[in-house]
Amino acid sequence: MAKKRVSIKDIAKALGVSITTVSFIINGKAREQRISDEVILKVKNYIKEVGYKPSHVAQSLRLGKSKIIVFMAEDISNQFFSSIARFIEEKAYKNGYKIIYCSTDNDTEKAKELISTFQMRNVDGFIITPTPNIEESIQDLIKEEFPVVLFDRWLPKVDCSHVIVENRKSAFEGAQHLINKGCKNLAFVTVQSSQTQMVDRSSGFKEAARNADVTFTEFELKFHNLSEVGPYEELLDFFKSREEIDGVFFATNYLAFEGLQALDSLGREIPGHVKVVSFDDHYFFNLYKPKITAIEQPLELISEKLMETMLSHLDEFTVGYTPRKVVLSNTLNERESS
Amino acid sequence: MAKKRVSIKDIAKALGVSITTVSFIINGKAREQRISDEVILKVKNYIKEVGYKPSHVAQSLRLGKSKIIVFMAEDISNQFFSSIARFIEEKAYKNGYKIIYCSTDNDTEKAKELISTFQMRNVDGFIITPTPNIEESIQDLIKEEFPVVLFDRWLPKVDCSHVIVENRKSAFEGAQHLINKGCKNLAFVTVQSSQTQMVDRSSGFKEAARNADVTFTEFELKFHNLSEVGPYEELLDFFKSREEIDGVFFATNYLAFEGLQALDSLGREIPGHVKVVSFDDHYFFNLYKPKITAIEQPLELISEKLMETMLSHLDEFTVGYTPRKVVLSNTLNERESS
DNA sequence: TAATTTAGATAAAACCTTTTAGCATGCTGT
DNA sequence: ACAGCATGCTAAAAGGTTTTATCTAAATTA
Repeated sequence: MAKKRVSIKDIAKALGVSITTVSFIINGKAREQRISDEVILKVKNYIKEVGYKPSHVAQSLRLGKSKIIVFMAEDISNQFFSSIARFIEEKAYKNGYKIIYCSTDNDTEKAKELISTFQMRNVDGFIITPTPNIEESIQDLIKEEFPVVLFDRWLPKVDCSHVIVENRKSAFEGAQHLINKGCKNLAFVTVQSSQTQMVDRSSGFKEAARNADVTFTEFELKFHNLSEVGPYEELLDFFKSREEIDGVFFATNYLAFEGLQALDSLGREIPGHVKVVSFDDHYFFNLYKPKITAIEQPLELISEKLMETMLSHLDEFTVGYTPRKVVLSNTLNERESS
Repeated sequence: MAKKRVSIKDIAKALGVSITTVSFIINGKAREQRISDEVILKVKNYIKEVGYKPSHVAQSLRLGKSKIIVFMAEDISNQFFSSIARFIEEKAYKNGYKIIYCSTDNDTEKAKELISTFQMRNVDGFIITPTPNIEESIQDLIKEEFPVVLFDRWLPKVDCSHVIVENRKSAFEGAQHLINKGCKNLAFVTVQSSQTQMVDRSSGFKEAARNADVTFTEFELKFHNLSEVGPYEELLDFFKSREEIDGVFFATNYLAFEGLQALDSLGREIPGHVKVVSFDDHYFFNLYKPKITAIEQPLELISEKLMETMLSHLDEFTVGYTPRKVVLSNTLNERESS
């Protein structure tokens, strides 16, 4: 019953040829190694007959390549990350790579552990959303010559490839949108974070606000795991105490979802009473009544660039790792009912 | 620069001890193998010093176990699957397993290819949402003694472990809910599919409808990939021609999202004009105005049972694979504004 | 004292590939 | 008749582990 996996050795023995010969045939090097058609046919037929599949593990060991890439997201169940995961998967598989995923929860310790776990696993590369204070681990990976590509945010202190979007510029435009629509008292709702994507969004927003004839507040929620219960209560309190607010910029869609509920509870009408823009578009902004204006990140393009960068690093035989830094544009999807 | 990874052999050479000794120490078998404290200390210190990490690939080859499980979802970017992925990840990592994911798009050919690709990769097990007509491949896996656990749906023709939910019963209850609320003309919106989860939902709905004093229609959309553009237009046409419908049961949340938009466009008010129930709850049903009643699947429990079943199979040294079939209860979240 | 046990360690096989270097054999050209 | 070459194939090393069987020297037992 327990059919043992057949190996190259078994084939060789059964057919009375050498292991080498079989290997050459399997790898399409038969011709160039001048194996006779007769033998080729015999081996190929036998392989088909017994359904031989080479052991990838043995290949990995021999070749030092596993054809596995790690995708370290903040939280794979978050729509943004799972969408990217989907695209990445497609592009990876097309190139013969498989993806192992994991979620950091933006927890530095967890991320460090994960990285260290994978270092021993002969994975070929890392695609990572860096957590705070992860610089050292990333630097380590690079020193050990692992290809690394960061995304969503980057680490100013580490010279590492990354694919990010124009956070600052888009936040500026989002704020400008509110201003153009006539908002006078803006709020920027964000989470407490010193990571680049958040800092950039904040600074973009503020620049637009400062340049205009408006007042603005920044409301910084303490950090919540994406998977935790939402900060609805906090937002409710905030909006309750700020009746004058007539334009809100949410720094992430997750904040927007909670914020919209809070605004709704308070009877603030959108876009009549208060106008809203969110960073990071979502299917539901289009479904919500009223539809919500949002800044859309180019998910597929991000994924494409991620894999492109990864593959280019994987192909570099050279010792030198030359980081590539990609910055992509977003789209402001205006959705106010006119 | 190019620091070569240090192997057990390097350690042995550097310290003038044998490979075996080092291996025993690394694997905590030093005591039982009577290695002296002196040597143990020397080796452990050296390991720490050079930052040795064992090669998992070599271990896999030697032990025939990779500590990798494949998670084959229909579409990892779909909220249902990505949520499960997240839970599975947690439970897998806790037990020393890593997860490789892939998406089938419910495409049989693609699924077959993926399965065949992974068979050669020495993965330890498969968690799969089976596509139509995949029976043979699954049977193959089982014959080759791979642990397999199906979920979301199962294959009546294959004796294989699975974790599913009470589709029939919950659909019955969902329909009953509409009936209790006074609906007289029901519609069951589904996609064309002969897979168990859809068939069961349909039959549950119909049973409730037949037992009651109501009329009902089943509207079967042709299959769409989850990632494709939605069937909004089709639903619009359907509802337009059926003004009498006052209760709709959507067989998946994805259909509900599109259907809600269609109903909205037609000015049908919920729950005044028409009442709605969806299978498979979603964050947004709670956010939508009005809130939408939905049947919630126990995502974490599903994941738990999946891993539990998988781990139990992985632990079975025996030749016989004894399938375990788990069926879990759902929750009807009633959300009509009273 | 001889026989046996124990402590402390190791050699070598096995897991499955890929690939380099090389071995016969027969043929060509001179 | 012999160097040189093409043909068709193979031995063996390497990649990094784990584990079984074994080995030596010292300690214990009879």
